[in-house]
Amino acid sequence: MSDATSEKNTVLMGKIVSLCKKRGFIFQSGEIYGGLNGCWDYGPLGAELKRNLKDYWWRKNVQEREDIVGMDGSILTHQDVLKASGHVGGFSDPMCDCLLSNARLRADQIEPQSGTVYHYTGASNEESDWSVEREYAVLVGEGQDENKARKTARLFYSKFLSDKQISPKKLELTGERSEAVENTTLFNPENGSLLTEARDFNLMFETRMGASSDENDESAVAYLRPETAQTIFVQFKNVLDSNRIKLPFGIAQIGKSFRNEINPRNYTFRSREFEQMEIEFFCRPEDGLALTEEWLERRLTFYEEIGIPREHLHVLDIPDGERAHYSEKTYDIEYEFPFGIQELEGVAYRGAYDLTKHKEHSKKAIEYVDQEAKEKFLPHVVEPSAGCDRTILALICEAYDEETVTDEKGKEETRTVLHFSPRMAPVKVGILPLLKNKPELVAKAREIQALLSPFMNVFYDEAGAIGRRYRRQDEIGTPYCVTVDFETLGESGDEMKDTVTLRERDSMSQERIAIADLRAFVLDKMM
RNA sequence: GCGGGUGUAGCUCAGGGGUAGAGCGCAACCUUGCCAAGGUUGAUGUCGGGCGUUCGAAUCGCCUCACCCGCUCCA
Repeated sequence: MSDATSEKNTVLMGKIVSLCKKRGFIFQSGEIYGGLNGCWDYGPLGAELKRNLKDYWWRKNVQEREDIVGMDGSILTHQDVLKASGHVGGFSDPMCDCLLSNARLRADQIEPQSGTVYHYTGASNEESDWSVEREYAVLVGEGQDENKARKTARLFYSKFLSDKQISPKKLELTGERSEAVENTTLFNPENGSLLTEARDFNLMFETRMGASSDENDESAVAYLRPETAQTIFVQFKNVLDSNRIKLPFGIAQIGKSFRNEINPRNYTFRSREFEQMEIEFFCRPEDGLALTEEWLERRLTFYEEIGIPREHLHVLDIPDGERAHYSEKTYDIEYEFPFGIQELEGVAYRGAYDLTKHKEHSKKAIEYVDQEAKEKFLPHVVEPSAGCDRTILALICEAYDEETVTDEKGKEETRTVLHFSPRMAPVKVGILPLLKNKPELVAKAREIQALLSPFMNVFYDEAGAIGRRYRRQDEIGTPYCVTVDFETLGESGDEMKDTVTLRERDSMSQERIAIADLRAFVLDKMM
């Protein structure tokens, strides 16, 4: 991305964030208390939009398919589940930072070094009557000049100088003492500087269960699930036994997951609490790779159906070495966000890894039994795992548009429109009486509202001029507005009676439609 | 986690140690026959939060929180 494009996209993203707040799509969590990092709340329109997305995903993947069933697992997760999956223990890398350069290093990957350590307690500068007290140390390798330690230490202490004009060379070091050490990993091999203590970066939220749980009672520890997948694997056998289903089949789930991300970024894109839409599709080992391809195509089609065109999506075939160790094939489906191309969904062929691990740790027989072939085995699994909140953000970014429109007087204005597909749009129809001070128009509009509202989310609006009301609906992405006028009431004869103006958002075109046909017309567009 | 930036009305932003501002939006009423029309009236702020300096802080200092940008990280 060029600098100019990058800046334009930053501005665009700012406008999207601003619109989302202004119109009630997304708010920062706990905003009146200063905000909670990495957490977001959906307002009235955001909640409708998200609901539409989840409902459509569920309908397409569960209700309209015989071979996929749904489930809804608990968020609090038994620690043994996550020990088996490898989330506890395996994925918490100890990290430390270089005190001099701030570089971050993996503590377990530092080569042990030997030499002389020079310790200091602080530094001062006589001329400016400045001093700092802080423990610091530098490692000098065998055969290296000891003055290197002093130079490095002065550089370190100079970071605390308020007057940056003072040269590090003019600092007096205090409390120097030295000792010989062997095989230490406490120093940065690059510059000899002391490192911070190693800290674990396990991204799981941990909690304790039970009212009287003892802080030291390890058995009371539970986790907020870091992915929905594990609850599916753990209930695999129960779902199998209660549903008379045969391979290949899937278990689908929509639900919240939690990761204590070090650095949440890009609006709602990387949040600490997020919702996933996931399918674990179980199959015979020999069908896994082909099903991965099939699911990739099916998922790409899904995005097109909700209004994210194929040309704004990228498929990344994760190469050997970058995939999780258990995966033979993984595709990432990415979207061109204004802040860059980022992942929406992963389609991963996970083999029998998860079921194998849970069989080992639980010591339970969770195999699939093929009665006809008289076979007993652990199925392989293909996992299309989509980020719900990320998809919402993609829908909003994709829909956002500023058009220049020219009015009758030739004046140019900007029209802000969200081009949501009727399927996803939070409000399907805006219902507008042409004038609010004519009771007959208002009553008729209210009748239409009552006619449609059991079937879809509609919005009644009588405030302000008709043009303004159209624009308000454009800004929240309402695909259709119907306007009740005097023709509707029969003032221009029976032919026009009980018809309304149907105004389409994207083209701004208008046509006449009978009230009796409205429901079917809109339902057809939004299914 | 590091570095830089920002934070004032619902939104966009101006101001800058001494009574809190504009535009847009919002609400009510009037007007209004289809694309942000006009008029009248009105509501809204702990100037992100805390501590300090000061007779007095939105303004200066320190701390902190959040967001944005660049690194870093992301099973």
